[in-house]
Amino acid sequence: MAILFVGGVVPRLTDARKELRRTQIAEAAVRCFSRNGLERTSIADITAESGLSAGSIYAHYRNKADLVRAAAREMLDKRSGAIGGYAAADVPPGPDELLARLIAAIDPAEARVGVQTWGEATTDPAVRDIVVDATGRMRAMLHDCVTAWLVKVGHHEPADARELAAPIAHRVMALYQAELLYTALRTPTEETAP
Amino acid sequence: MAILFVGGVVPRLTDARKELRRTQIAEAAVRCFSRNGLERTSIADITAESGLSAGSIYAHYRNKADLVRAAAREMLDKRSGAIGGYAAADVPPGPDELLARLIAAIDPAEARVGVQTWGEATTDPAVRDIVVDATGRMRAMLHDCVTAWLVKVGHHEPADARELAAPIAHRVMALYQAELLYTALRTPTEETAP
DNA sequence: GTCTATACGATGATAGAC
DNA sequence: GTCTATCATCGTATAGAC
Repeated sequence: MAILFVGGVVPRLTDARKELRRTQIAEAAVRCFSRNGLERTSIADITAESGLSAGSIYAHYRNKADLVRAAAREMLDKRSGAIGGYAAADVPPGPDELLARLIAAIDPAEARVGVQTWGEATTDPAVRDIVVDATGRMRAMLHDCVTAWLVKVGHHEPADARELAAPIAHRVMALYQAELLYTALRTPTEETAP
Repeated sequence: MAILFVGGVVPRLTDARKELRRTQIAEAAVRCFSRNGLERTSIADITAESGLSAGSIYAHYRNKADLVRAAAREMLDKRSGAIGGYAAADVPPGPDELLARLIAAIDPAEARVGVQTWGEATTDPAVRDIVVDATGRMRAMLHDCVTAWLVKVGHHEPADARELAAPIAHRVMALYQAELLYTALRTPTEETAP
């Protein structure tokens, strides 16, 4: 009976393994980026960190820029996921609480790579799109959350709430990003042995 | 009589010329950085942009990292200078006006290099110190300005004003930095011909 | 798919003439 | 101080065996 699943399951397993390798490589890359920066990280560094070989990496990513894009996307998406459910809560967090939670969830290593990603976005259009897209989605989530808070706690009309929420969400986002920058700069860069 | 000044003036003129060359190189470098980023800008790019040669550049800067640091410092200092006199005005700008002026003064090209500098600061300790230092001084200026506004317009006691001003200055700074980021990301990267 | 070994290009930095 | 020409190094990406 298991043979019936060969056509369906086995390819999925293969795909799953493939995807697993990709994330394994991407996560190793992120650790390297956090230490040495996007451009100063060589493929050799990533092979050492991941335990894989150069050939294996290029079997999963077309080139280094492709790997950087994947790492950036993975990292930025991780953040958005955390606040996805806030708006649906019975008592949604208000702006101050929202900001406090966001700041508390900041990981120094991720903050460094995040800021590096901003820098890369100024010259690589693909990275730029990724950052703008992720930023936009996160701001939309904050907007939803603040709107829900204004409605459920502040007892505003939904239409009014959406309008009032926009500048508040904007400020929460800005303050969060600034804190991300401060964290990235505050944390001592643990240099690898030269 | 002019000969009497040889020992004093001529060296100063020489030093001035030397410094002029340094800024000439640094400004050309900033233009390159704005287009291609800190790491993707080669010395050859800077020679082409400045009209000088590689040898000349290395006569004024020990290496590329040194040049990056100088460019970063020059750029960050330019910003601080603009708001230096605000606090002394008879009617200092309030937080909103202050932020509006800061945002209005943002130059897209400088914004890009500024954000790139943040990224570089996460891995290069020297650049990190430069950014942290410049950020701290700018925040102090904002603090002075907000304090003066609270005293002269809000009629607070100076001691109270200084304490009240701290979180306000912090927020103005954060909102400004976020706007710097948005400008850097919003502006279409004018690619040089490949 | 994964490895080792390698080719090729790019780039930072220097040497030496002027 | 500035140039031209050059070197040496490093890093990406590929080829081919397993």
